[in-house]
Amino acid sequence: MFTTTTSTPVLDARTARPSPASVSADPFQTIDHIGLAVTEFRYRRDEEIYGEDEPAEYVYQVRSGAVRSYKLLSDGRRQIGAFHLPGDVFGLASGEVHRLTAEAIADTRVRFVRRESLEHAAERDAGVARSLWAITAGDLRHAEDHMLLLGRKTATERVAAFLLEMDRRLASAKMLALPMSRRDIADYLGLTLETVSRTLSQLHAQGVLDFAGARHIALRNRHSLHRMNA
Amino acid sequence: MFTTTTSTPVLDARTARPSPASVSADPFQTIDHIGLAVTEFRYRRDEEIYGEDEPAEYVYQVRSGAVRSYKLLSDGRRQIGAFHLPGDVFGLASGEVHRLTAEAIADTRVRFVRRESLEHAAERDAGVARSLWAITAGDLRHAEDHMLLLGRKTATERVAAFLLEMDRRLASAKMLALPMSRRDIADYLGLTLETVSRTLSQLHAQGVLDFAGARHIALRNRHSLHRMNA
DNA sequence: CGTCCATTTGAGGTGGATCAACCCTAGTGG
DNA sequence: CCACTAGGGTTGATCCACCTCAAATGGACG
Repeated sequence: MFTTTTSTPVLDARTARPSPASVSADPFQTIDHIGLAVTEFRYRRDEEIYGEDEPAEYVYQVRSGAVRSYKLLSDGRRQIGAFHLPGDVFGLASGEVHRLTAEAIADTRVRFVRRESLEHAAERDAGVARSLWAITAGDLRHAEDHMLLLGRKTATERVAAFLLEMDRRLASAKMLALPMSRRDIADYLGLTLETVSRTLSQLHAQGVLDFAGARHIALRNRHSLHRMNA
Repeated sequence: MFTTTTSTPVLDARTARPSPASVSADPFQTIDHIGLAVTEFRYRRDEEIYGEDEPAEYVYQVRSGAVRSYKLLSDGRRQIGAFHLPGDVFGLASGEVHRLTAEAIADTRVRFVRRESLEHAAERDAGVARSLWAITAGDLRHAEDHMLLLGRKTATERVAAFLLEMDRRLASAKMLALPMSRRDIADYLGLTLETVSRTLSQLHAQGVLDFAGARHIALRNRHSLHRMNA
């Protein structure tokens, strides 16, 4: 309700593009009690939102679509650290630069605020400070779980964990509508896309899930997925 | 259980070097200034400091020795998320419970404060709040780097990364004095202890490092380790 | 100086990667 | 509304980095 319209923010020259920045009626849920300028922006499929080691000027929230955050090795190997789905806040670095690259998986709408204004608000309002900390702590918890998955789980356990995570986070109808490709899933789970595909086929053969096109999956037996997740 | 020596010791600059996870963000330093009760305690080798899912009552700082934080799967597979060395703060959960188990690797002295008092201090002092956030953000950054290692790096790259991390963090003399076993290293790197041992032997054969007993390693060629780390 | 466990080394096995077709389907344009 | 097609997805065959199982070695500590 305190939301104000700012001019289209200056973005990195490579990622900047004309787009109508519409006024949002409701600010980020975590900071909704303070009057910060919140702006909207759209990114097309595969468009970069920010790059690793770029100054962290903005903090984002997904409104629709999906985002992947990843790190690359020099030879192109990629590790996706997290998928950001509608409602998720991302790009909140406590430091000066982003530690991962963020890209739109599909056409995506985001809202964002300047990191600086959030930090100023946190200096004045302990509740805001607590919120920022809680978001980072939530990301850390996810990363800790994911380290266990990447370091110690089998391919089947990883895929089961992925399906359960998406089921929990996308929980729309009975059908999971996955926005990401098999390659994205593989790079999230530390596998190859072939292994992801084979494992999903195997789960289908076991009657654990049904397909309605490769990216629409219905979980038929969550209990056995939980058992598989070790 | 907590028969302790109450004290408000001045942080020793030698033993409390800034941890990579919390550069210039030491709540214990702040606490010394605002006069919170800080207590010391000693744990023996392999003793548990806190368990996964236990209420997070205290926040700790290593004074001497070393600590491992890990998660277990039901069949005993273990993933160590981090090693905590002198100066490091650990056990700082923003939530109500610990997400990992912490154990002393060797005989270890720690200081601790009640999480509650830190959080109360954070409500009054934005600097403390910033410190707590910065520590969690540092842990997150470490976890993000470690996900890349666990998901995408080869055995040689992992071992090289481990050696460089330890070199940076416990660089005392020219010799690394590793407090942890090959099994601990393996569970940190998502490998088996045999693979860690073989890889170290190989690096020794290549003249990259020298041994003075299995746990005392001198890096002879940091440049080639950096190259190996991809 | 002997014992015990951590570590090293060896030999063989395997889960997932790689290389290679082929298939499907969502999106496009007619 | 249908036909076409490119790119995502599936499946098959083979390979290999790392794991597993096994045994020898060594170094820390009494």
